[in-house]
Amino acid sequence: MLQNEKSELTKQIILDESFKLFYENGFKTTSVDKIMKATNLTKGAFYHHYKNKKELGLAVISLKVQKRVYKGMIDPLFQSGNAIQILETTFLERLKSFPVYEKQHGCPMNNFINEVGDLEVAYQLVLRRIIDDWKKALIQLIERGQYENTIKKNISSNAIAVYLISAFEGIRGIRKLYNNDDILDEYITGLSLYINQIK
Amino acid sequence: MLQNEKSELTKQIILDESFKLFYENGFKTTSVDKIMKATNLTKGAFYHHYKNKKELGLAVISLKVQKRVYKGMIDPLFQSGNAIQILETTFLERLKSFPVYEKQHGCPMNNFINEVGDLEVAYQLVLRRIIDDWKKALIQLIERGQYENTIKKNISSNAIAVYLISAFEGIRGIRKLYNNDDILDEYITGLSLYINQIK
DNA sequence: CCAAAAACATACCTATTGGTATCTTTTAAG
DNA sequence: CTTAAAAGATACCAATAGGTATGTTTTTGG
Repeated sequence: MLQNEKSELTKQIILDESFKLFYENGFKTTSVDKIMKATNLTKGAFYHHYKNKKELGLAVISLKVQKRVYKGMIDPLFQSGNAIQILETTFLERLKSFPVYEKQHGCPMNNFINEVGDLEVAYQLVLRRIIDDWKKALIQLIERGQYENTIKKNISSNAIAVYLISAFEGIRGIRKLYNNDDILDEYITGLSLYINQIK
Repeated sequence: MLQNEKSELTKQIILDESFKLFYENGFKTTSVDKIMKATNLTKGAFYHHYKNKKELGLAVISLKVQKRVYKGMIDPLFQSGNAIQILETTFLERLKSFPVYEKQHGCPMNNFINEVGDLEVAYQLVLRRIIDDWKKALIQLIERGQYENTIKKNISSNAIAVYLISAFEGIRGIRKLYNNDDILDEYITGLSLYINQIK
């Protein structure tokens, strides 16, 4: 196997396994040993590719977590079609379609935010970027809706964007505490109401 | 000093110091050693009063965290007066009045939810109780508003309650990532809008 | 084919972890 | 005043933490 291919591959394996373990058990309590046991590689391989655990954490956030948010929450906002409809399907359908595993463990980004968001500037920076991108995309969609007269014009696109994101991240945390979807259904009703009122 | 007074006092000291350290550095990464160093007591004292770290965690949540949420977010909902006004002051004013320290470290309850909410049933139980109490109080207030014709009657009090809580907890996490209150101000605008629309 | 570098493995280090065993001191009760 | 129990201190334990030093294997370029 080519050297740079091989290198890229093991880095990816470490990233994948790290993401999974961080997601299930948290960043700080997942040791490098556990990760490398999961990859069937050794510590030597890890410290050859990553400077330390912090660098791995940053890589997982900016490579794995960010991609996830883009794929699930940001990219869909750039579709053509009715802006309100896009908001609804993105925020409602996505939530409904989560497998139990993801309902149980919440949002990977939100988990990181709450675990290391007040720990070091480096983590803040890379997490903030995801939120800012998400916010920007939402604002753009909302303003398109306002331009096309499907969303009220006298309201702040910025405020709606932030409020939508907050509620989404909030409920993904709260859902962890329950064994059923009742609280999700209530959130969805609340969100529908909200979206209806900005029409 | 009386024995039961003394016992109660040291338990309280341990609880206070634990809450502070859990809040600042997280539950899982705060060791019993660190806590007892902060109290100027020793490990012997700790394990005399608490069975293990898990028991301490549960005690901190149900004694310290719960009280905080009650004082700041639940009790104020039972005031007399215009229901809308109470919602606004509780959700808006409180957020504005947080010291930097609390903006930086987020909501103690939300931190616990995201750190141990998917770890063990015992934690879920005690955290769920706080959320359920909060929800109940909100529903009661909203329905009073509906009865008094200050809040629209055709909307689900349940859904509004859950949506309000979600957004509040969500923004308290997200705020950690920033060094200023811009994102909080945007949330506040979004919330004002929301509250205005259920009138 | 050969030497250097990259990729990975093994063995080890010190510090910290949750927890226990055992000792001393303080308080309570007769 | 004595004794038992509660409160607290000290010393220890095995397991795990992040990280390093150094070894072996694989790939690369000449």
